[in-house]
Amino acid sequence: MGRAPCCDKSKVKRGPWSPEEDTTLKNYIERYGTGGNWIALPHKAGLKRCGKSCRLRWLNYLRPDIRHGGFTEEEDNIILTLYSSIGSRWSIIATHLQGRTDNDVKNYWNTKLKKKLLAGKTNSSSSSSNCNITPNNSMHFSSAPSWAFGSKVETHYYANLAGSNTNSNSLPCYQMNLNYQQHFVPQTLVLDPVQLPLPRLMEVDPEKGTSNSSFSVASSQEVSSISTLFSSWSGNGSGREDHDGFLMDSGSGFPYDILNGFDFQENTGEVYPN
DNA sequence: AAGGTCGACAACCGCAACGAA
DNA sequence: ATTCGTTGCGGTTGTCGACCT
Repeated sequence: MGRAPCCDKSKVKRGPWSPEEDTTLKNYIERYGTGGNWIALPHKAGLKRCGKSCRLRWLNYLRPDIRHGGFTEEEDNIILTLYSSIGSRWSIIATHLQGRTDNDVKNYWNTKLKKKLLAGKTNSSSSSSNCNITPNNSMHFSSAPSWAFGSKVETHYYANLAGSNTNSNSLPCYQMNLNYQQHFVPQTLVLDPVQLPLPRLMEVDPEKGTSNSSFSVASSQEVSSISTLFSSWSGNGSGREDHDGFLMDSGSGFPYDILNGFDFQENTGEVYPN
């Protein structure tokens, strides 16, 4: 028994929207609003379309604040930075780009940026990134992945080291993360003191010790894999399995409500549990 | 000129989350 | 606590035009 369809597909028009349909939908919404019910809207507006289709058409194309046309280099950098930190959360990424929709960003990523990224990646596999353990026991690693951002954007990640792994300074960052994640509930922060709201990631261990050392990871590609791990761990607040099948629970929503319980240092970009 | 290929973008699909009943 | 309707989201597909052979 399958899921009930949202509308009778035999009675609704599908495919590209005509200018007349656009005008009808636009006029209706400008006059009456959506009424908080997209399902009922097409009938009221006199459109033979599914409510979901109307919603999508309005949000992605007809809204007056939509910006069409090419993406700027600055927008490229924002998308790349956010993607490296939070993954394919297009709706969140789109909120950082004035007038862009999640669909726009997604399409742009799939058709252009991804290729740009992959092309650049093969040319800079030897670039290195630094990773430091700060006195307050937050692990901080920064990278300037030229294959993604040129030299303009630097991405910072923070993570606390847990238990015995604080002694494993010779290990690459990502291995340390994989080690401690099994008894460690990660928290993720999305904030940047300089270019709000660009992201920074942080993990906090409530039972932290103290450490002060530094080491490096081999390549920006590895840093990228770390950020991918982070984004997969942080998720949406519900339990989920990590790459080793270990059940993780971030215990918080994403991305903003997790700020509760932290002090954010605007001048340094660092975050501490309060 | 015709057919094939590719890229860009619009639109659809299905799932999960959410809120109201 | 459960069910149901609706919305939001991300992945995928479809369509169309540009370019190539």
